Amino acid sequence: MAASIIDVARRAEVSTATVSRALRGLPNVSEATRERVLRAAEELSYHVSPQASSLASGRTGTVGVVLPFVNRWFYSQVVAGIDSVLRANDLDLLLYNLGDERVHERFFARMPLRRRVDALIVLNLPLSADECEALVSMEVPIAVLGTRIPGCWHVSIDNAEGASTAVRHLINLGHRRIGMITGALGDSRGFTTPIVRQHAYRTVLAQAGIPYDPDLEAPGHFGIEEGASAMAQLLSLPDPPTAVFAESDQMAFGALRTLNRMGLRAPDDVSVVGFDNHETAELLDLTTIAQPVAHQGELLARQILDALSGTSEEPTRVVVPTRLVVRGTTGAARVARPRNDHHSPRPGPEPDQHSRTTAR
Amino acid sequence: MAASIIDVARRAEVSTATVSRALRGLPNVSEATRERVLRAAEELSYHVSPQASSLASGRTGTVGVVLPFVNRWFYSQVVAGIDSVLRANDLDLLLYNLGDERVHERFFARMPLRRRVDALIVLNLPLSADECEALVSMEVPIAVLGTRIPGCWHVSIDNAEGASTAVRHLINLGHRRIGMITGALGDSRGFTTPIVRQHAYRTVLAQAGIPYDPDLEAPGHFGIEEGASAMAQLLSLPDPPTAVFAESDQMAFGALRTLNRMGLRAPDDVSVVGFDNHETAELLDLTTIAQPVAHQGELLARQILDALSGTSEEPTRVVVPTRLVVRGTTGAARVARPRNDHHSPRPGPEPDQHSRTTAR
DNA sequence: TCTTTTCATGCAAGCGATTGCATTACCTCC
DNA sequence: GGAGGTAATGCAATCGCTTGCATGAAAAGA
Repeated sequence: MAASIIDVARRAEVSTATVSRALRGLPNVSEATRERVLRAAEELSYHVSPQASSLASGRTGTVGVVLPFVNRWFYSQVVAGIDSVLRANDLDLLLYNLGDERVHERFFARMPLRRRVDALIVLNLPLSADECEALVSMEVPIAVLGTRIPGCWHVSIDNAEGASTAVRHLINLGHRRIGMITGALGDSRGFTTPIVRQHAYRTVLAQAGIPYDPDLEAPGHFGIEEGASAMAQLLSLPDPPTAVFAESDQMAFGALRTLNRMGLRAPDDVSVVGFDNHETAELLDLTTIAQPVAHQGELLARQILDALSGTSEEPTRVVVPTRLVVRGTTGAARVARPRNDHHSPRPGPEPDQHSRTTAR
Repeated sequence: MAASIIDVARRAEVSTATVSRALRGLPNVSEATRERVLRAAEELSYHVSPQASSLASGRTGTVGVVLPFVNRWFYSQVVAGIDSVLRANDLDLLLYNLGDERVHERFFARMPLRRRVDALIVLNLPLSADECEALVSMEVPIAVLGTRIPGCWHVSIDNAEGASTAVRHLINLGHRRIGMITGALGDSRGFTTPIVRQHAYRTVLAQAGIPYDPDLEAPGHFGIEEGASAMAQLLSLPDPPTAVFAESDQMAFGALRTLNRMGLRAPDDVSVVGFDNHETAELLDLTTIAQPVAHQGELLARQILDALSGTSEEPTRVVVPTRLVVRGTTGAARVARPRNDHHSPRPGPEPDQHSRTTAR
């Protein structure tokens, strides 16, 4: 049986109230007493019961983190960032992975975090208005990454700026026929990121006087495979792009694979730029838009600390900058159409120009 | 103010005891009463206080997961597996990321999970004997991945078999000069995986009658960069290997990059086989030893469920099989030394045969 | 020297559930 | 009709801690 505060009190010959105060470093405890209590606790290897403590104090010492996919690079990086800050402040991290649609619904039906956490961090979740309200009704500080919820703390990158930079980079290299592999999801309820990036892509093209061609936008759903198909689709256009902006590195990876399998090369035949600066991007020498991933997690956690300590009464919103990382997959546009005769095509499905329809 | 059980009891005109029983679906509550209680709870949008509940019952409804790096692919996959099973059984997941050495020490100094979880899942952590004991002294069921702790539940892959298969694969392709990029860590206290794999490598070579050459073992510390250096080191040997077994895909990725930068190709010049079947392995067409990653997480969680429900009184140990996935980076050994004149070397540091010393 | 502060500590009432035991009412079976 | 069961419910102790308020002693001020 673990020792309780009563045992410590008895051993130190003080009341439990004093033990409580001494252990938590509150003032109004004499140095002598405090030491006696600490020693007693040590000797009994006493540790406070978190549940008893929270029941009495109303604080749980726990922060909930809700996200769609722990097992994706981006999210796991953010979680690591959050964890490091919370940990340093003696807060626990309760993880909720909502990847599955059923799990998502169940979460909002039962709200298992209610009364269980002092604050909430929500990562990039597509949320309906009702769901937002449900979260807000928990009446704890909430910090949100990406999507924005009124009254909540907020961290995000400047998606418009990042996407614009990527596209401008391609334009500056002389490209005029620029495709985009978009991450548009089927159910993009409240999932604004893809929309913003796509808008930026179109705007920058327009500013450069390049006519808009819907065929140059292919959906990739943020996956490697889908990115690969999207690239195949783009390459099978009558007038294929000489450069492609994929709004996630994962999709860019797929795109590169397609290129490779078709015996084409980046940047000689097609320039490719991604988004995220995924750890594999360096490996594949992919030009990309870097965002400070773990750092965003730290910022979120810090916002929560502010909220909890009451330092800042009003929720803040911080936008972190992105950065173009030029690597080997982007290069100057050629005037002539690419010729492949000096490459030996790898075995793999040859694109069938006839069976593919154009986008949309 | 959130409603408490007393409010519900009043509204349903029963005692709090009955409310408690009705809500938890215990027997000995009449159907009529149960419905009345449920309705009252619904109307007050009542939710039990987890801390009050655990204080009274002694159960926390929470499982702690302790691991070294959430942000690495392998661990995040395992966590996702664990999460899915726990979630389905209404258990919460408290995450502890011990990557940092200081965090690790602090964790064991303060044992913040004590009294906070009903069970513990430990992923592949290098633990000292004292640390093991500290965990065991928490007196909750513990399931461990990889390393083995006496008296604990245990899941692991057959590392010896996996490594043997990888090396045998290379031997079957006709290779005789086979290097290994090992993951040996500086402080390999209790971190047995690399040792087992290395042992298997040596054993299989011996069985094939291939003499042991310590120069062919280069340390890669499980990182991409370190894997790249290890490969450079191997290639700069007087008699470089024609095939390399990297005991993690990450290190294999680094190895492939080195190959690439030196203008060499896999498998034409050097065959490479990895371990893990990392998601990027398919992308890079890397031959590897696949292990069911998320599945191991599920198994761990299920063991915990068994332990908690008392289904199985004795801790079980399960070994999950690995599987050789043959892709494009391994091929038959050539008789002649590789010649590189048909490749155009990419810009990058040329290996300096003279400034490199041999291993050790 | 006698108030008035200040400081250290104790008392005891919560916090919101769970649960062993007692109680009541209603059956069932001789 | 009374003994013995059984099912439904209530009582009240308990879990282990926090905290507002009371108390007493020592220090400070008049």
